[in-house]
Amino acid sequence: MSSNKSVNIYTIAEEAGVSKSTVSRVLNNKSDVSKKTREKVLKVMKEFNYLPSKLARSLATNKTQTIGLIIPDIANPFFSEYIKGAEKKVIEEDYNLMLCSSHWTAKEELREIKMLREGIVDGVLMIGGGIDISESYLEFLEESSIPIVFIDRRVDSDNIPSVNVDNCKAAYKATNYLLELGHRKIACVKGPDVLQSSRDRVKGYEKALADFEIDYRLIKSGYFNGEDSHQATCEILKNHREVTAIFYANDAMALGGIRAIKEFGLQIPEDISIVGCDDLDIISLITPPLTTLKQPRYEMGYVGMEMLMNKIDDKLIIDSSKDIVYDMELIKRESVISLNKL
Amino acid sequence: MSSNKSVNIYTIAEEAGVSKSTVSRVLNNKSDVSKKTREKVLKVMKEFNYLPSKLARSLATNKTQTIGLIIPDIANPFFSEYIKGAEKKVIEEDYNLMLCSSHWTAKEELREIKMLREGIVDGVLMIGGGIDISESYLEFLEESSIPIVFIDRRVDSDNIPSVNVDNCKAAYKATNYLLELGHRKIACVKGPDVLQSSRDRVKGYEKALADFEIDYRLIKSGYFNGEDSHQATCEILKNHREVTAIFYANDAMALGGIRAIKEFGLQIPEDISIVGCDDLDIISLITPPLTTLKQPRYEMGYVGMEMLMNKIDDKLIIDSSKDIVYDMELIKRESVISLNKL
DNA sequence: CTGAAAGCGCTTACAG
DNA sequence: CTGAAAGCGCTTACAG
Repeated sequence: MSSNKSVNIYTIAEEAGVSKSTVSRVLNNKSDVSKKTREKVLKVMKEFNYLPSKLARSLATNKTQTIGLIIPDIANPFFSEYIKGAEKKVIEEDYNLMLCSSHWTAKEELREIKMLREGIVDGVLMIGGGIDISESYLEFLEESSIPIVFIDRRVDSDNIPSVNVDNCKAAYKATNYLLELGHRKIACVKGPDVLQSSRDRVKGYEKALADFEIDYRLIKSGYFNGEDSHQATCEILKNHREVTAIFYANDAMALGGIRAIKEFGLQIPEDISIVGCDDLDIISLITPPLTTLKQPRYEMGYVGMEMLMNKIDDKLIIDSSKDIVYDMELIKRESVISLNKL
Repeated sequence: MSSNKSVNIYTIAEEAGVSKSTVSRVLNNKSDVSKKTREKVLKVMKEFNYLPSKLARSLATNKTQTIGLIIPDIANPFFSEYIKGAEKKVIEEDYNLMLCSSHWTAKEELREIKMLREGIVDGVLMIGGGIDISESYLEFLEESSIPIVFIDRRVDSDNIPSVNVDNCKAAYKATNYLLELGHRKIACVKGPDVLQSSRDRVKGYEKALADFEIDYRLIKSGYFNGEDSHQATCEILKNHREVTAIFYANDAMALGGIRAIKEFGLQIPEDISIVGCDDLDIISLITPPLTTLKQPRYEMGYVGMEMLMNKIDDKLIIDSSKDIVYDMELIKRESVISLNKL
């Protein structure tokens, strides 16, 4: 059971009394090897506990069989569903995954893309990212000449496909739902304006109100985190008692909002209805379970990875269908009350 | 700005009018290159947007400068702190990280270790794992002749260092805390017996009671998940109304317990005190904030990675201090009430 | 069905 | 300070 580091294809060849070429053939399951030879080689490989060097193979074939996956924060449960979907496809295709966390910074992202470009992956899947893609960034990516696909982030490039969600429609759906239940004074706690997804959600909120011919608007900024949203919510509760419902542009903000609402001694949904966005796991466990919008993250991860692999294999991606856009689904739970019954 | 794939060290050498050796020297920042030559080479590299192939370098140096990190579930927030700690060290040492999720199965683990053994990483850090390590598994690992370090999992091997937590002492601390506050009927909802960490926590619970000369014991199994724990808690609440406090062997179980307690219309901590274990992030956000035990996961990740890198660099790890054991810290929040005041 | 040879893109003594 | 040559461990035409 020797498993010496220096056991290589040559060792096996010598021991089996054949050439390296032949060993390589059985390694790659080529058909043109006599049964006898193949068995002999297999036996020796077993004996030596031999595992071929992926490095050497990759260098020779110019194919690493691994994908780089870059996300802003591996610790954020929001991203895990994407990853699982992507992972599924990776396992199906017998690829390997190299997961990298960019910690939300473009600098880290570039560092990582660069690293990935150093020949150790066949392509990279970028998920989320917090910031829109600048022109110089885009240039860099296009120069990189390595297949890239983006998920949950818009890119204005003909070479870089993306998988996204219709944020405007989603916010529209949420707001419309509140309107149909009789709410008329609906506030919105939005994310940072630098993000298109954030702007789109506000747009959807406004469009729903407009379509319903409601003039009332109240928009506060929560910057996608609980702390700021807590503050924004306090503001609303203090100065705008007319508000009966709040649409939070993501669940993390809704969480901060809930804290504020409880601090004010108010009940959800009796005193105030709220809707979140994202459908984080914890959201269904809190009291009351939060009504929210869900994006098909698992599927998006899977499909994004699929697109990437197609790109790697040079399978044509039809231009018109290059970008995929999913709808978000309204998950009705218990944080919204109907005012119609009153 | 050509960034052709086929730009390699030879291209640069030719273009700069030097040999590959010289290009390699400037690539590796060797001192013995004339300033003029170095600048010329650097200029050409820039021009061609050249990035050396990590594969080729790794093959030549027998060093990949990347670490494999295997965890049961990247989506589980419990593990993210470890990862961040490990990542910190990785960045400090300018290594790369290859993150793999084993989905809690030994089969996947083996698949991944095998993959990592194929020469693409210099060592592997294994975090958690749900199951104790079998003898055959251990044998496999020792044969693998690649540096490995375990975190949060015990291994009986002289070659494989580990970073762990004293689970017995932790449970002792929690139980003792309840005892000092006057609780005498304390139940314990434990994890699966196949896990040593799980057994240790029960041991600590029993030892604290013994030291306090309390005979009352009530142990139910929650198997480390909320569903089972919910059931176990219902059991306790229905048939053992004398219980004033419950120690849950992890936070996920405490969460399930809380649900059960609320369903019974009981108040925490007024009617029943509870203590968890792990200090998950969400635990401080729920009502009431949960008293729990915290393991220094970030630090454990960092230290584990450090040990691994030392092992890779062949820096001797002194045998006696091979395994590191941390204490868990009792985080007092609001889920426990003192009975002494009554 | 099998082997010899060249090549993948680097590094590293060795010689000068 | 620089270059020629061998080597890292594989794969892949090519020839037989």
